[in-house]
Amino acid sequence: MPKKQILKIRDRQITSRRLISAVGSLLAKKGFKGVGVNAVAREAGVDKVLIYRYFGGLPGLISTFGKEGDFWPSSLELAGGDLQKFSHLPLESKLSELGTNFTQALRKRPLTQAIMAWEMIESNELTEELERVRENSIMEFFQMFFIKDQARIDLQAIVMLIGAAISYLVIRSNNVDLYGGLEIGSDQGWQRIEKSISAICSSITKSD
Amino acid sequence: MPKKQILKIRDRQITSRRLISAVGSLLAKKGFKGVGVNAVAREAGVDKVLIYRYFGGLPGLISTFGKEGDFWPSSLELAGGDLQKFSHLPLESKLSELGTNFTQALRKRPLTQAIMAWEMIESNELTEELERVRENSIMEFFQMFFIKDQARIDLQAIVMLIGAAISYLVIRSNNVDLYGGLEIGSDQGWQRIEKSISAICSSITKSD
DNA sequence: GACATATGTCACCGATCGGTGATATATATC
DNA sequence: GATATATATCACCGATCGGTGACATATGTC
Repeated sequence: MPKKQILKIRDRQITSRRLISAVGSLLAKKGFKGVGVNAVAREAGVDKVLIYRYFGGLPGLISTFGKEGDFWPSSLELAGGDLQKFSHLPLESKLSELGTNFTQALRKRPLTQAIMAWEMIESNELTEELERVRENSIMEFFQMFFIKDQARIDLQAIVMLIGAAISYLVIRSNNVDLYGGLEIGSDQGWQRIEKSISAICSSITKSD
Repeated sequence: MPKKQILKIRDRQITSRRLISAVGSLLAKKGFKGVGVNAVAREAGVDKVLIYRYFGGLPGLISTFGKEGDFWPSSLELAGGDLQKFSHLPLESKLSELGTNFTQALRKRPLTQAIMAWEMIESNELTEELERVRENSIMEFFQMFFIKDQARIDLQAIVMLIGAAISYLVIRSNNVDLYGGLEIGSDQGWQRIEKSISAICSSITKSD
């Protein structure tokens, strides 16, 4: 009896949870590059073979991780907390509110940012599933609140363009503080961005 | 004398070129993940030690690769081929022309797309240098053509927002065909996007 | 208490990674 | 032709990767 490991509780649930949350913390700490079988097991303080036993492999683990997290803002959050109130806003306000809420929702979700960055460079079952969730979510929101606002302008395209711009700048802000002179590393810079988004929403609706 | 390697010409220039272009083809084929010392050397058909000897390491190699390529559209290209003519366009046309030209310039540069995707998830000496080039380039263009158009709107922020949106959608189109209902995988989809960008440029200038 | 099973540890595999020292040979200089 | 040097190859290092089989022990059942 040289050295005996401290006896460990044997609980599949707890161990599974540790593995799942290890994915999250690694993703936040190191980005998708840090998410490997060995690294995850090490982070969880658990043997890597359990990843295969309990989840059938890394994709399975990451998949259940993806299903559990609050990675994407709900319609309620995008609407600013009150669906009724939001739906009665004039089009211009709905648009700029959406822009602001989406920006804030994304900025406070570093994990989501890491996942979105991941999706930029890799396509696999996991990223595809997360994409599907997001695509459905955003389309549902659009259908819910903007479908009867159809005007001469292509509202959908404009909403998605703004969403794309925000996504790009938020993700980018993890690695760089300046983009085209915009200070995406500071709150001031983001205020400037939100202001300009509002300006676009304003003019685009009025010019109609 | 068992098996003798075919005698190879010894020419540092040629070998260096092979290494440099191997970076490009690997980047295009496998994305940034495929760019490693071993893989690059294998692709070039050359021993990896030469990467260290001639470029001081992989970052050095990639750095010279970055300096040689036509990765970023010139001001001329962004202006549509005629600086004089571009500078005399009304603001609205300048903006929407820029949007169109930038979109096309980016769409036909898969390597640039790979690099930009890379920058989303990693920050190192190489990506930072490429960023610097781009930041300078875009700022120079903005200073050159829009600086005296200053109006009540934040022209710079809006230009950069549109640039960010285009960048995001182009990069994204490598892995997915649909974004928020926009068909970023087809030319039709891109026509729709360009049209909406023009609409934004139009309304934003007129509302002034 | 005996036993089966669920749970977890450990040791090892081949492949690949970035990196380096020793060696062979083509080329240029004298 | 002899010599020096630039060019390129090769063999190897330790670390890490994803993955697997053998083993140990805690837990539940009878």
